[in-house]
Amino acid sequence: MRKIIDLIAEQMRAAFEGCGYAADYGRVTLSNRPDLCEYQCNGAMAAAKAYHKKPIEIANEVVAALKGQTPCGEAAEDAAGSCGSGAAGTCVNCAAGISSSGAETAMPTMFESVEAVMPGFINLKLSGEYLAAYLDGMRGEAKLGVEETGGGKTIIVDYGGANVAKPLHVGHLRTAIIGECIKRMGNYLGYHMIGDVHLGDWGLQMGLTIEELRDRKPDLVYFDENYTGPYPEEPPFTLSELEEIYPAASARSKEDEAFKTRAQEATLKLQKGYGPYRAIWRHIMNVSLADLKKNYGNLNVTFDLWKGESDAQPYIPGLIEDLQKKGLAYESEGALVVDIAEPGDPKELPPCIIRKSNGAALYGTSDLGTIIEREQDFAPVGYIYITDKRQELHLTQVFRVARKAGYVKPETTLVHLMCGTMNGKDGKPFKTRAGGVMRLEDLIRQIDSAAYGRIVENRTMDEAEARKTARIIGLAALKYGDLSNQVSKDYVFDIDRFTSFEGNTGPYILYTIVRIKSILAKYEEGYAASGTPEGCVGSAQMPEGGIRPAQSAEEKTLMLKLAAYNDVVETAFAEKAPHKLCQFIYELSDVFGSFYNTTMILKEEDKEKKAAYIRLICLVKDVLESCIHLLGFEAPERM
RNA sequence: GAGUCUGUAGCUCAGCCGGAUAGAGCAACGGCCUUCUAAGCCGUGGGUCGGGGGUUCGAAUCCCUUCAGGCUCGCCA
Repeated sequence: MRKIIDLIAEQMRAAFEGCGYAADYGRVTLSNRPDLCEYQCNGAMAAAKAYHKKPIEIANEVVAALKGQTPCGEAAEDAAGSCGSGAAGTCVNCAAGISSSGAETAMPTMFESVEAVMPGFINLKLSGEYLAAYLDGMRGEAKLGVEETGGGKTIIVDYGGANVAKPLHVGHLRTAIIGECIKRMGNYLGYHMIGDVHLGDWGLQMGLTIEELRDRKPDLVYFDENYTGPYPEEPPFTLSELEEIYPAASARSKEDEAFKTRAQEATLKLQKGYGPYRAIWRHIMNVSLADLKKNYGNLNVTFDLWKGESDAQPYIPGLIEDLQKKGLAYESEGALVVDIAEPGDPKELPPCIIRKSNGAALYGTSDLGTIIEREQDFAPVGYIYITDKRQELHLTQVFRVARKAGYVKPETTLVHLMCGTMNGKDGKPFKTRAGGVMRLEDLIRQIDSAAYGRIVENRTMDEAEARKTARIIGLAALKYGDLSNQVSKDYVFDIDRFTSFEGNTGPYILYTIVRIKSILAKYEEGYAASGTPEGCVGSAQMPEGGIRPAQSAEEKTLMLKLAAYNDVVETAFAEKAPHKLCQFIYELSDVFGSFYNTTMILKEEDKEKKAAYIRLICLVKDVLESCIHLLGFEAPERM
């Protein structure tokens, strides 16, 4: 379905053009003065300068043109004089194009009122009939009016970025949650999104882990130079040991130069394929991956590919050779580097190092290898990397080398979505009270238990359902809390706020959905009990008919908000801005709350009217559920 | 030092490709449960949009400048 704002703008553009002004002035926006109007056009003021006229005069002409138009075939010749039938084909009363399904039903008049006010605003109100018809159009579509503009084009989303051998902590939350949402939105809009976790499984952290393991358990066969037999099936460590080893090794490498050097050498040996280290590496992978999958699963975050830096290794020798052959890579201070500076850079950017002086590859090398692999396997039209903003320089380097060397097509888009840092209440990077990083598992447990507490306090629900519901609510709180912030900005991670569940929170959205579900369930029960044949929601027995024009201000506000759905989804994806989706469902829930509070739905005596209400709130529920699905969480039946 | 991002109510944040009276939530205060889930609804108070200049009929929004803070700056990821 076409966006309602576009349909309105089309009328406005035609009116401007018909009056002799450029159509571009007909841009329409949502009103920022809901007390005065629903949509507005400020084009007359912008046009005033270009045409040396008073804004209000232009606005008046345009308004007259809009009003002067009569049903098709009766072009109003006397309408505003300057506005002739040039605007024909865009008759207000036909408003063609409301539905892409092609069903040719007569559309009601678009506007209830159109007026010009000082200094030159054009204020618009939509007719109740038109709005109701638009919403009925939404109800009739699987995606509620959202058009699949992606055309099946492939986009790789690189998010997660977890390192093996390290537990997921709150720092991994953002990229995982945001990436999942971007992927879902893209798929919904008809793109073929491929999510890749892109594990950190090949860098220095592996060497650090190996060397730390050597110091702790020097008797392991992996460290016996003379050992030739097969390596054990059993990993030489447990998960919790592994999780403890890396942080310890990392801290140690910062003070102990000799240790750091050993770790670097071990990394290089691993990369060169040294058997014993490869065996340890495989153990680390197995132990770690199982845990990562479990943890991401708990977050409702899934990946199509569980590739890692190690998968790029086969491409690296060829990559380096190619870069040298193309004359892009050269030796500098013992390392092999590629210049990436371009004219117009405000500052000279450091070259991208693709091979260290000791011969080892770096993460930039791996990322380039990964691009080659992805081009081979998927030839995507675009890439979206979702990482902490501190990786900006790194990805700039990778993107530029990839372009210079022609590893991606010139038209391929390379996007780096930079996430802000999660800070604690003190404004500094988030730490637990003890000063350490908080593990994701612990965080989830805390939030779940807060949700559970809230449930048992207020509702009667059996233990199993309460636990299950608490998980659902907790996840919603966590994800909404993160996604409702702008991606690129740092934000304060406040666990008390996340567990408060009041106001603009995930649980508030779920609560709205649950209340609607409750009404719908009672509506069906009512019919079941009375034995009347009207049947239930969503079934063929639902009384025929559509949504009725709004009877109250609250109802109309609700309907206007619903009509913005397709626009919001499109914008949120185009701008990679999940917070706009959050803002939308918060506002929708809010206006539903007002409607719910002023309108007794099940007590409505007029059956037709009641059925229309049911259709309307059903649409509210469908829109909310689609949105939270895109955000990556679900609603319970009760809460 | 250079680059870059941020600065909006007591707190946490929207709004930022120029428009009407700068919006929410939390916190504070006051109403609303014999009525569809009160995790809710309605209302009150609270702001020199960091400071200063400029462009414009019109600036939180664009430009310049300044202050404060974050992050980054070739062999970590």
